[in-house]
Amino acid sequence: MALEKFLTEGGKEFLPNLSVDIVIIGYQQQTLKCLLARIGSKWMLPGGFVGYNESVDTAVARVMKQRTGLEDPHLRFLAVFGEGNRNFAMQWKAYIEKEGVPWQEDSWINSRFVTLAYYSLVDMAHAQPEKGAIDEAIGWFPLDNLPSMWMDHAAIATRAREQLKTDIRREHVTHNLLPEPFTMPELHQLHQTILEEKLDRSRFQKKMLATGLLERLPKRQKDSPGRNPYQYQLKEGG
Amino acid sequence: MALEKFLTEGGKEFLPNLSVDIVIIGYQQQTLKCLLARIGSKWMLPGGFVGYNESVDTAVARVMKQRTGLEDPHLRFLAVFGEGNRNFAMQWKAYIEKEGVPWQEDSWINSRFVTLAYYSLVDMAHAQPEKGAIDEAIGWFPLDNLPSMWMDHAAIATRAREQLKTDIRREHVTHNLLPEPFTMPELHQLHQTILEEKLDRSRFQKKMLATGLLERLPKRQKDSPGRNPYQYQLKEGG
DNA sequence: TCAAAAGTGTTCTCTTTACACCCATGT
DNA sequence: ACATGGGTGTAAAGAGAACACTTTTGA
Repeated sequence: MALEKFLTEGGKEFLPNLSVDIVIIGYQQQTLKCLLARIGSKWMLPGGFVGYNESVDTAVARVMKQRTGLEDPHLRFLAVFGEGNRNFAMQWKAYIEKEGVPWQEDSWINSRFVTLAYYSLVDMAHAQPEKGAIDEAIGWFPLDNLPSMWMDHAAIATRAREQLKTDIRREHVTHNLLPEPFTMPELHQLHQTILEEKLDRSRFQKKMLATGLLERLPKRQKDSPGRNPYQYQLKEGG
Repeated sequence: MALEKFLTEGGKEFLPNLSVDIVIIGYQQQTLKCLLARIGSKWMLPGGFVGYNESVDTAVARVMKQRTGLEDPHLRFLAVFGEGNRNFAMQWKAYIEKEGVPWQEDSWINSRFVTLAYYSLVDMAHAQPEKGAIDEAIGWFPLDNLPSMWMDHAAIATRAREQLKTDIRREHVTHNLLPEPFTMPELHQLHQTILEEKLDRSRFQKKMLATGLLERLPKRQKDSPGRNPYQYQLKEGG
């Protein structure tokens, strides 16, 4: 059984006491979404461990590839979660025993873990979520309305939510969240959703165009009333 | 002998494969300084390891206290250095054998380490550098002219130097580098040193006062010709 | 009283803000 | 033609830059 093997052998190929967790953020229907995997009755951030001779960056990219199929995602370091008692043995115990698997007190998973948290912005339309070995389900959840989560993962996700807000004010490039090409109104709505505040339409458009990163494409047809918006895509090398 | 004990037993109480390194930055004679410890012929950043049940933050504060005597320093996370081959066994071997200590291939120190790098701004006048167990010397070096260093520590210090430049533009609070009270010309010179560029005197003063973080004190006497500068200190809660 | 250094003020420019106006399209 | 919604322009307010002017002190 996958869970039992995970408990006994999972720790052999990885650096002990160190994990990586990724807050994978998408956008759909004017809502920020977060990819989570279910184990038992609660959910977890996609994450994993770092091979003995594997770069941390490679490990994070590997997890991204496994869970979303994306090869070259936008990844950003979030924070170290390094509390001395960051140990979730009791949570695991409750779940493992409920699954009917013998609990092994000395399993590598029961020790204290320092986790390196990252966040990633992805185009949900291109992501293909896939469960990990011991996951029972995987899916997208509203980042502002998360389900019950294992460990401190809800706190990590919340931290990513705040960081995204901060980061978007500096680097305007959050375009990964929208499938290209996108329209200016779509981009405008995205920024308003992330920042949770109204942004002046006029000013927003000028600021975006002033970055010089956007390339305007011909208008597209649409069915709703009103003028057709232009489409944009990111310029090469942007 | 301290070194031999360090090689055999140093790894028992700490999380394996994880270290913390701190770029401790001071300021003296219009120059940024960096605190380094010498082992053999090269220098290292102050650093250490994280106890099995010790918070990462606590570990960093502990190293700060040990090396500088400072209780509540300004600490800031810098970056994860997590390359898969971040292993310095060969460097250690050369040094250890030169010291006449038998080299132990399986010593904990010969494995791959992920390091969490921090930087700290300190008032050199209040710091009291103290060697670690296996250090042969400790001292301040110009951050822009570092000596030969072990491992990738020179790269870490350089990274901190860049980060400081970036950070000071956002948060103007670098005052830890100056003993209080300080004068506006001193603060002006400090910022120019950090940013490596001339800053308009007038504008700088106005911007600093506009933050509302500074409290003006009476002028001080001085011996050089010219007007006496006011003294400033940080307001409570600033 | 002059030179040096610190502090303040003035002007110009550029950016940000708020809002009005113009354009395109489906009903 | 008009309601709807995208795109552009403009005037007012604010922040930033450059530099001139004033004040204080030692020699």
